[in-house]
Amino acid sequence: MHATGTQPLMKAPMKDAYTLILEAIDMGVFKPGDRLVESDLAERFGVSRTPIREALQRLETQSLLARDGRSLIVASLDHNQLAELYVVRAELEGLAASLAARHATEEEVRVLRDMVDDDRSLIGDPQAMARANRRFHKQIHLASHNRFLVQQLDLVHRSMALMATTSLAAVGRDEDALREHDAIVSAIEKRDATTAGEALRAHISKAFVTRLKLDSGEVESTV
Amino acid sequence: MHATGTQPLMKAPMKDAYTLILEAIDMGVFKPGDRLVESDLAERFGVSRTPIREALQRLETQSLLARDGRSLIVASLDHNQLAELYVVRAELEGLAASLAARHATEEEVRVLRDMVDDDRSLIGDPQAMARANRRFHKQIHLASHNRFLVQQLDLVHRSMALMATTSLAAVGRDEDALREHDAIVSAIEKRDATTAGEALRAHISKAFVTRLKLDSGEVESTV
DNA sequence: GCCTGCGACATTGCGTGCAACGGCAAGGGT
DNA sequence: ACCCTTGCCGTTGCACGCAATGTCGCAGGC
Repeated sequence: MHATGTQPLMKAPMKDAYTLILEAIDMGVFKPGDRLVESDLAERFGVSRTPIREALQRLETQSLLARDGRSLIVASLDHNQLAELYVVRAELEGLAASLAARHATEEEVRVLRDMVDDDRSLIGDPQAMARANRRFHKQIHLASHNRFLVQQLDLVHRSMALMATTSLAAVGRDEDALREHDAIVSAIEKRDATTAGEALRAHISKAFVTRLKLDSGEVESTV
Repeated sequence: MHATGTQPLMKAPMKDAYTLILEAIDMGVFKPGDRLVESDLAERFGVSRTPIREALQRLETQSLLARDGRSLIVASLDHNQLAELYVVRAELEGLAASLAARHATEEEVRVLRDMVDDDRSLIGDPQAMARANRRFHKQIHLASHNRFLVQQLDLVHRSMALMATTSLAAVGRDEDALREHDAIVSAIEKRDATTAGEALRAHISKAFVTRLKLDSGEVESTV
């Protein structure tokens, strides 16, 4: 009874359990506080408990999951943790921008510039903007040419996935964000590391302010 | 009682496999490039392959282990990665110092001051200095009162364990380091976040310079 | 009526067996 | 002489079973 054809649904798992669960959290299928039971996940993904266990432990290592007694739940961010996360994020993203200003190749800078230009067409679509926004920041991370920094920022962005909505859903935030992106890229184009770092730090700071307003209900969400 | 009594040797595993392997890497038992074979580790620690597998995957997630074909080896840092790591470390440690200057309690500051005073007696003993140094930095991390930052810095310090020697083994470096520690604590005592951050960044920078000189053979090591 | 102790259940932790994959070496072909 | 093929062996990936443990509910006593 070892046949791999044990999966109830023909949901051929081309990716490993770790990626599947991670994406499920990213996509909001599993929300903060949800309890993740090994056997349930094993059945859902058509594999045995072993790879599920391994995936869960890896996610726990990254603080995406937390222990609640004996079992694992999706981690949630309280207000303080949110603030702490944004502080670290601002610093690391700022560093990435500074390094990108110094080390990015001409081609990488060009890609950033094109992104800002292209993303203008997405104004008004928070989902698409959120995806474009991720690509933009990821590109800056990579342009820093610092693998450790990229890794750390990956961690930070994963933790951010624990927040339900994107701050880009706030009315008017998308246009502001694009202007800020433009300023960041301009600084990088000028190879001005200090300004680039400050611009990105300011960008993150404004995103944080928007998030706080969203959470408090001071501004409306378009979703 | 818990008759786990399957282990051949009465080597009661009080810690889990993850911690054991991590400490082994920390202590230099496993060196960069070493191949880690599940069955070997299982026998060595008196557990089955399952917990070993889980531990290895968690360590791989943290980039302490890397894949070499199908198997796992202890990750090693080339010259570029070393430089990249120090850049990130300087930024994060500097941030920790700034935050500590703002958020540390009086008691935490006092502990830092006492550490600097006490550690003077350890000059000349690189091993003891290295341990004291870790405690000192850890205390600053905690004094930042930012859990994410603590977590990220933990990761950074783990990667640093992949380097064979401590820069404190360089002749004369221990005294310099203590002076720098003193300057950092003084800034924190004055609640001067900017100066504290800069002092810590400078401290890391000097440690990096020392490491580079050590690696190039320009300065002697006492070990 | 509420607290407490006990028992059944759900779930995890770990051990073990088996199949698949990949590397390596030996042998044969060009 | 060199390269390509092929089979063996070491090692990993995964499934499954069993034991241990925490949790919850229920019943009984105070």
